Amino acid sequence: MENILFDFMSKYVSLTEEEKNIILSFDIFHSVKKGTILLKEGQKSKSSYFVLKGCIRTYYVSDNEEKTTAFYTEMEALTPPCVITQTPSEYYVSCIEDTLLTISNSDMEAEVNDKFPKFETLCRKLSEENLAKQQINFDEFKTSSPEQRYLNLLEKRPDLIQRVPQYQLASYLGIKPESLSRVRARITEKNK
Amino acid sequence: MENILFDFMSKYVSLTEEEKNIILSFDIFHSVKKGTILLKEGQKSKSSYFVLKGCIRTYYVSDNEEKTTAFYTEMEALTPPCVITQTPSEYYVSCIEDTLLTISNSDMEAEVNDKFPKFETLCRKLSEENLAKQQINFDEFKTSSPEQRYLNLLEKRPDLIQRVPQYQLASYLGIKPESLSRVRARITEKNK
DNA sequence: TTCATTTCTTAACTTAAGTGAACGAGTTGT
DNA sequence: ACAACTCGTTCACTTAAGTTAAGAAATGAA
Repeated sequence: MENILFDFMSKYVSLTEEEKNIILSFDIFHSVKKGTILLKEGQKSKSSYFVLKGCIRTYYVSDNEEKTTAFYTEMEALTPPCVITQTPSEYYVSCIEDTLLTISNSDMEAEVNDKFPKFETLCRKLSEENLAKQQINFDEFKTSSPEQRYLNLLEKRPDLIQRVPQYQLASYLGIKPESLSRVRARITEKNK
Repeated sequence: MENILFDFMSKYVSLTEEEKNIILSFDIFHSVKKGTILLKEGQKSKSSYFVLKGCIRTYYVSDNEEKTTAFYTEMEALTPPCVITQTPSEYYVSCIEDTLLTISNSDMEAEVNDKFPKFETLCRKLSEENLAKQQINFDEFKTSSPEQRYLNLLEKRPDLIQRVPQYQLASYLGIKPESLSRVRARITEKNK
């Protein structure tokens, strides 16, 4: 379990055994059941998440409707904006599968960053890389139609289509569930 | 001019005169004319931009059409994804006004980050903050209609509507120029 | 297993965005 | 001043997404 994390981290910085032990000295590994809510709207939080196995999603609730905006699966990290801005959360974070993840605290991170520049380098690289990915994602979203977005998802994250309910996928694609049904029908129609 | 930059930086870390001089020892301030292309599709680059005054935009070209995805104005920083991934750029960056900006090189940043942990802290905080902003932006985009997006823009970045051509705004909002015209007509219609 | 609830799909209708074409206003270059 | 462009808007038409409602399929709990 620790190895999944350290293998991932080794892509960014090389860690000594001592440094690994410092990380392990915090109690960051958690196993959470499907349906567990990790963060609620209105709540203040200092927790960041890194998914080792499973899937978590972020969603807003307005007009009695869930609006799912992101999924985080294996090897993906989420620091909710509210942790950065230190304001109450605008959204919910929940597990859509039994999930194994690390939960780290921003105070703890600040402390470790302070003592070990190497961790700060890791954090910087990770967030730079995530920002770059996010920008490209957003650009693709803006410049394509719902149908193209669905086809794009089929190509890039086919697992999501299997493991996530359609109504959550729909808002992730920026459309209503009924429209997603039609998009799917249209596509299978074309393919025969 | 330097002061604009240092005032901005002081929000994240406090700098000594010596550290400021190190920054100034690199030739980072540039004044560029409207229309200048800072980065072309297919080009490799190590440059990040920070806008002191003016406005730059990022856009893709496909099917002989420009697709504008972002604008960066005063106090906003852009590190194109290609700089992070070290691959040829997918898009163009150009100035839509006479612009005063800093251009920094990722090699130079790596060097300074290495010598002065404080700079690395600055970079980390900046990219964490930008990632959080970007996430919220993307979420808002996903969960709203073109009309709501336009109204949202009107509220949050009214200056853009004045300083940017409509056809660029349109793709920024994920629609065609003709649709933006209609959205605007619809809104002024409602307001009387 | 059965019943209740949730999720997905289909259909009919409404609303808005995409498309192609035309027009006028404003700009640029000669 | 004039021609050539660019840009924003409008129009008519097409296509797709939103909405409302109903029913089928899947899921979960008793």
